[in-house]
Amino acid sequence: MKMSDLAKIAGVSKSTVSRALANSELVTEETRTRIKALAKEHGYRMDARARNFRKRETLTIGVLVPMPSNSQGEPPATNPFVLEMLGALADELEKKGHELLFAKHSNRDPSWLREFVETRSVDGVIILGQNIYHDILNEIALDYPNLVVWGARMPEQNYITVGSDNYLGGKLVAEHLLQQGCKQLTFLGNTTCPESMQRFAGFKDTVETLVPDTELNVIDCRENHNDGGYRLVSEYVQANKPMDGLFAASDLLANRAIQALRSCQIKVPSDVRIVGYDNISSSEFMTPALTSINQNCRIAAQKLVDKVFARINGKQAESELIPTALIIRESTGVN
Amino acid sequence: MKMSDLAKIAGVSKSTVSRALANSELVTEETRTRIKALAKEHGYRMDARARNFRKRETLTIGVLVPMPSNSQGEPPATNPFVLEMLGALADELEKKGHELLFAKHSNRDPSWLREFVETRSVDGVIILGQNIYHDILNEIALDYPNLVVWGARMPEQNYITVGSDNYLGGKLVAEHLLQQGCKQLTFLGNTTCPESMQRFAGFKDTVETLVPDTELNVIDCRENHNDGGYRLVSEYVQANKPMDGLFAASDLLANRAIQALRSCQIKVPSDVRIVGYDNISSSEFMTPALTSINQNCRIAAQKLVDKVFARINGKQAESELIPTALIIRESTGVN
DNA sequence: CACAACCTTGCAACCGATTGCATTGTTGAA
DNA sequence: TTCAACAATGCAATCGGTTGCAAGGTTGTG
Repeated sequence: MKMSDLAKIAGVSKSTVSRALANSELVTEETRTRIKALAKEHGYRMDARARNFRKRETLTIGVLVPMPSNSQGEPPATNPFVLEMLGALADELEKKGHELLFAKHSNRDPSWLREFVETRSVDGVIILGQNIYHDILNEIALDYPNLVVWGARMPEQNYITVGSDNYLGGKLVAEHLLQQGCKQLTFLGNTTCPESMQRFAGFKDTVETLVPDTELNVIDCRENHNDGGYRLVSEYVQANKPMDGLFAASDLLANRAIQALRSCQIKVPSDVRIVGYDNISSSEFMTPALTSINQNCRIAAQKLVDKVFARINGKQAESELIPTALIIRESTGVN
Repeated sequence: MKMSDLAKIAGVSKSTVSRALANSELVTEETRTRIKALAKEHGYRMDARARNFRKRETLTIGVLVPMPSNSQGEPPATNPFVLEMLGALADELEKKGHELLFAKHSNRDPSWLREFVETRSVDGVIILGQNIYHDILNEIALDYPNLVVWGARMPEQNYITVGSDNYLGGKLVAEHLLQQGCKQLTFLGNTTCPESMQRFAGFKDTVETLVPDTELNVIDCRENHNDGGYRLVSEYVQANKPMDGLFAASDLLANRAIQALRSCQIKVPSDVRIVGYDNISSSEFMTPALTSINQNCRIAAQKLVDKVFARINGKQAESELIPTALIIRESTGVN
């Protein structure tokens, strides 16, 4: 059944039906309700494709998610934070009457984005995890405005970002670990990822300022490690590198680190104090419960969605930081 | 730039351009390559909305994912298996040139599906987790054929499913735990979920057949528990209920159970042997590494996608089981 | 050479909504 | 009573591709 059929039933033109269903003031309140009732009664559903075509929109936002596959194409150790964010984004977009088109980067050529926006398959794009894509994003943003990225603000960037204050996060972690008496600190994270590096910078600067003679090492864990750093951490401690405090750039990494340490008979928090980042919902239930930097998904999703809609409507929008706070739990041995 | 512009540049009609870009045999090899070259040169991209409209398709498959929110709308304890599957589905769909429209159930009215397929926003739908939706799905499937569900085959169902052999899985777990000498078995799972119940049925039947006097209890963990059963398991052991073997209906539950037991000073596997289900990628790296039933996401995604395309093309398709095998690791204390 | 058969291309209708403008009907003021 | 102003509705063009059918051009055969 199409609109003209419904128009026939209602005894009006399809223009009127179109306006009635769109709640236009041009058509009488009475006619409007009558037509809506008829539409419901006869189970009329508007053809979304026709409307999208004519109105030159898709009511869809593309969300690009980092999911590196290893060489065998096996499922990766994906950050649960991504899934939580995805859920939050779906909720926010639904409120705005938009759908969420899911795409993973990894097997997609980076030109995916260009292809995608130029075929007008989506009205805007949200990217989770800028990672190593900063340069490509920066270039694409030059001629595609409806782009918002979850991640770190970078110097001279052409796109807008929403993210926690990574530098502050690193600072908070450093202060806390030092306060707990740690002397030999280690950072576990991906050194090619801007977010991760800003966290490290805040961590390092703070440590060097407060307790200059503190030992500070790095375990560089690139994304392609399917085990989330398990092996790297094991190797690190088996090499007898000293460590009494560990800052992991994500809760996923922190969790794997705890498992690796435990398998080496090292106790958390008594031997090594650990802090994660993301405050994923399961961090509260880990053993020991994980101290972490909170990044509120719901707030983040709201801001990401608001900004992408601002851009779609031709309005200005600025990069923004979301609240960033340390959540102290058992893994750093307080009380 | 639209197709007619490109046609003008090429000095042909837009019909020819359309055919050339669609690789139609009706147009000379030579003209085809020439037009494609021109298209690339001038950066022409076809308007996806126009094509979708005219061809009456969307090149998009809706994927409905279970993500229960608790009453405060906080992010749920989502099964990592879902995310792995989502990634695998994205890969499979990309191979077929389709996009993946993501939707979560929870805040969506169950009529979402109906709304969705009737507005022709997607060409087909894949549902992950049939859970408590069996009846609704069964009704919708009556007049919407392009529907495939990941889950358990049910008596008199109108939709097709792809899933592991849950009964067999439960049986394998029972055999293994009994073989390891367990006498007091517990099942941890959601008793309203068909998959879960089939796993339990296989487990129970096998236990009762092989060692009739084995004690067998159930911890009923509905989805709305945000902690994945952590509290329930803690309470269970604190009530001094005896247990030396636990079958958790998912790896997520198993992981939380291990954490809960550890916090009660109960050792895995020496005090309690544990088996999970799903064989998520992280189960290998848990401490102890988790014995689990393998469900291969890639194979599952392939079958789900194949079947939904079969339905779209009006072909027949049958429900199917994917290979189901026990992966033995440390959590059941072998060697 | 004439004509059939075929290959390549173009014409124009069509998909199902939306929307600018014209038209009809109604109200109120002069 | 007449006509302007306005409210409600209809007409028809339009969005940008796809495709059935017609038309033009070429080749081959009798």
